[in-house]
Amino acid sequence: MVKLTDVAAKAGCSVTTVSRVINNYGYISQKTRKKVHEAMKELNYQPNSVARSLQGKKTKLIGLIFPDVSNPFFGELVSKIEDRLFKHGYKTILCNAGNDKEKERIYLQMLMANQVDGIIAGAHNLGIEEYQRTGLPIVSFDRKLSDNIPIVSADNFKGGSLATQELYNHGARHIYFVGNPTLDGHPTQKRLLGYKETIKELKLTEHIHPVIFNETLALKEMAIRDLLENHKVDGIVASDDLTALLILNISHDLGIHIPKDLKIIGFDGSKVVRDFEPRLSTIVQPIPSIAQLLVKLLEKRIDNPTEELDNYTYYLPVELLKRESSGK
Amino acid sequence: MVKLTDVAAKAGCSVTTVSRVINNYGYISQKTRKKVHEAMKELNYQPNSVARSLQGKKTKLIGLIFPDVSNPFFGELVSKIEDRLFKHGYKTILCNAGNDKEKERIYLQMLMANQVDGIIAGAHNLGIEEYQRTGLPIVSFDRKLSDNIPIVSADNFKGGSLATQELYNHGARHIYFVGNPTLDGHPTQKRLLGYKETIKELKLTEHIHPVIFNETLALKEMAIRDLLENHKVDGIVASDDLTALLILNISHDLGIHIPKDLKIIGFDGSKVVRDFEPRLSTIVQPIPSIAQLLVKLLEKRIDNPTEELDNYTYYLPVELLKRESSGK
DNA sequence: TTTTTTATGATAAGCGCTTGACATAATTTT
DNA sequence: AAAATTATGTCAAGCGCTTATCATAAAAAA
Repeated sequence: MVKLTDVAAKAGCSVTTVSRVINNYGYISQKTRKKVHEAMKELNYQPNSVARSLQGKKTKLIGLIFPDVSNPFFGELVSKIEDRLFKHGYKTILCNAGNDKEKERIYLQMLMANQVDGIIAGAHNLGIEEYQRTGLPIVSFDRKLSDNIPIVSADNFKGGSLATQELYNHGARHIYFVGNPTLDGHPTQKRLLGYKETIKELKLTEHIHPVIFNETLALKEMAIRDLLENHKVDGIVASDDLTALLILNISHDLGIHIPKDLKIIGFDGSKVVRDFEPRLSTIVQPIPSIAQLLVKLLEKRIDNPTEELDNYTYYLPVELLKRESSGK
Repeated sequence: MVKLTDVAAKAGCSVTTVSRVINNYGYISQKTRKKVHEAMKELNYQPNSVARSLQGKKTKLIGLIFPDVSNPFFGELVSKIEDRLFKHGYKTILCNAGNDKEKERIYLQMLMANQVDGIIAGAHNLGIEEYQRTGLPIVSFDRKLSDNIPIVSADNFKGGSLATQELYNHGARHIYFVGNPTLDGHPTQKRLLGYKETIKELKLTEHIHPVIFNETLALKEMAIRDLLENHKVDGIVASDDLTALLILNISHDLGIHIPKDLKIIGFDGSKVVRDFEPRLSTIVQPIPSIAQLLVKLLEKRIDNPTEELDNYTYYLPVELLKRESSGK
């Protein structure tokens, strides 16, 4: 393993000088600077970041806590975040917390032990306190953790509203919200709220058909089948695209014509779903912008932990993608 | 920040004793052990893993280099790998290398600088040498890097063959392979080989219709449209599910009936695609097994870097998932 | 009781790097 | 030529933890 002393030897100077070059302080002549850089290159030297971190230098590690990257939405979001972080010189520690409180807790401990510079929290099984206790810079996706932790989120309320209105515009009058309404603080709630509000404005009756997030596919299908077979429904606001796809598929099985008999709008609009299910109307979250903002805010917190932000809540605009399933 | 000395003070013993407890060596009475553990718990103490790593202890960090987790297949694979690693006490540094050689190179440097214990390589923009030069334990997914680096892969050849045979069984006689055939060493090649071999056995003519992986959606669509409109084709082996979905969608647009006029089989079979596009027949890669084996092999290499493995090539069995698109 | 085993402590060195203090050259400015 | 500036070096301490050595005490075995 090449170390600082090796570089110094190669460059014919002292370790202090090499360190001065690397950390860019004190007096250094261009000549020496160049010599040192050459030596580093020749030896393929990389400062041991473990050793550097021990002096209190930044680790340039960021913990990403999200439910699961196998979900296309989170996959894309994590992908974009990772990309931004990389551009800013950070490395990403990936923590798929699922909906496992204990796992998330262990992760938090671990991230602290590894001296990460900050955390982007996108899975929310744990309360504020545990996050607060880390004493680390944190930004949150989609859920409020506390007053002094910035939160970035799509405008879920608006999305729920947009979707409902769109279904109405296309003639739907028995509009259901399908999703998991019980989760407190979960973004689904805001979407539901947008739905409810709009339903009220339109003087319709609200219908909520619960489909639990982490149930098996079969159970979800059962719930949806029940809805389609036993209820008078001509419009559905789905809590997310995957649920919408399920509804699309089951409708097909049951011979329900989309959009004539039933109109559907999903939520999330990840690139994969948009590109590969072109029939589905959906509320698109601006994933790249979300990623960018999360990283920007986190970096701000890291560079200046005490500075108060002028804003702690960021709702990014959503967009209605009109396609066949909502009755084009 | 709570440190070793604090724990020692709290537990009323020396740092040596605490260290003995943590690292489990030397003589320790049950009584003291308990006292120390209690002190650690009370103080919410976590050994600073940066400091530990500096003694040459393992960092318990693993670098995951994959193209992009926004792709459902890689998303699921990374998710499963992360899960396995977590269970084995490892943390995951996520590196989305895309198809960017330079990014992958920087990542490699970075992983070395961070003293990761090992690397799982799943993006292959770089040659062997650069990986070899890291001197780190490595296992590879889907591509041979060198003789002494274990490679785990699904049986792509078999998959290509199975798919072709299945289309034939259902009456297809003008069977095309659609994908990116030029990438050397890429798993697609093996799938193509399986296709070719089977076509030969069946005494049919092989047709390869190139659709380049990293082109834009529009260009891909154009290529597929060209295929469907201007060629006599009644069966398609797609190099991956996303391509297959594209073909499915475009066929629909063109009024081509699936599977009557055209039969399609995809490749990968990620859970998302399986669950949410139930019409698509596909060759399913055993993602959980792949993840498990990758982690197992890597851990073996880490724990015993010099030990020769009895096998360096692992082809895991694929499975044909028969559904509507191949003519059920 | 004496010997052996077990338990704990004190001390110090070291992992690779950073940084400050101080000293001495080499260069540039006056 | 003297003073000021710039460039480099030597040395040492320290980041938090591990580990070896030596010493001593307490408990168990002889």
